[in-house]
Amino acid sequence: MGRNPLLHGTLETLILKTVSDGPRHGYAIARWIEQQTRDRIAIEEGSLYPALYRMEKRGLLQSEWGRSELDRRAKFYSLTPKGEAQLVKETEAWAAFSAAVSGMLNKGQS
Amino acid sequence: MGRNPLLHGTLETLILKTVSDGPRHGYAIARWIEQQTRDRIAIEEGSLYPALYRMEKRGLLQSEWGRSELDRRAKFYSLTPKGEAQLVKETEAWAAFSAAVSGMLNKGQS
DNA sequence: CTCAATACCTAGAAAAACTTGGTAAAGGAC
DNA sequence: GTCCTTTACCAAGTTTTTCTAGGTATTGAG
Repeated sequence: MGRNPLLHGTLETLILKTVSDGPRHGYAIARWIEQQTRDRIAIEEGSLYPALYRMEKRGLLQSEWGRSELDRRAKFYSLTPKGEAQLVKETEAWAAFSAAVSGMLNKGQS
Repeated sequence: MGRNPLLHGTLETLILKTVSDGPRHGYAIARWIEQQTRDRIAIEEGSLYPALYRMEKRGLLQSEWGRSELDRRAKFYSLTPKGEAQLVKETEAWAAFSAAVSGMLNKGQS
């Protein structure tokens, strides 16, 4: 499947979170996530663009063509109301899930 | 793919952790994980048994037929040295990953 | 006798991330 | 002037994993 199976299901949440700050184009979303996670999470373009595409199709994101900071053509994504709701939902799901996993894994270590 | 995309990649780690306590049969592994996570993580048999099979094939687990607490035939899995090393590695990977994700998602909420 | 629980297994579907390829334009190095 | 890196996008097909939906068999309760 790929290098980071843990990313499964989390990538979309990270995208939603990034875009919740304001419209951003795909390339900038990837760099932002990598920077925020200090390169502990790498975003491959082959994962990113299909994710953006299906999220827009599902109504979580909307897009608009524009110009990047470096004046290149770029597609800017922003949150729809549905995407905003989804971000809240997925953030809660992540918190519950990660607490459950950490709870198990941290049991009985020095 | 299924109901819980977040489980991707984590199921094997949870199995390793469960079995690190001592040999356990498949059914008991599933119940143990569900109990430990207070049913926040459900283990489907269609996920569990293929996972056990491939983990044994990869040399992370070894198995032996025996009798369960209720005297039914059951296959008991235990950690190999390789599986033990893998558990350490995956636990560290999980800690780094979940910290990175939580760090991003918790930024700027009330 | 029937039903739920225990215990295992498999085939195929579904989903997501990734590999690998490509397009295009800008700017700096040489 | 040509080359290379960076920015920016996209798509086809592969891989991995989880899950759905079936199945077998045994035990004990009612």
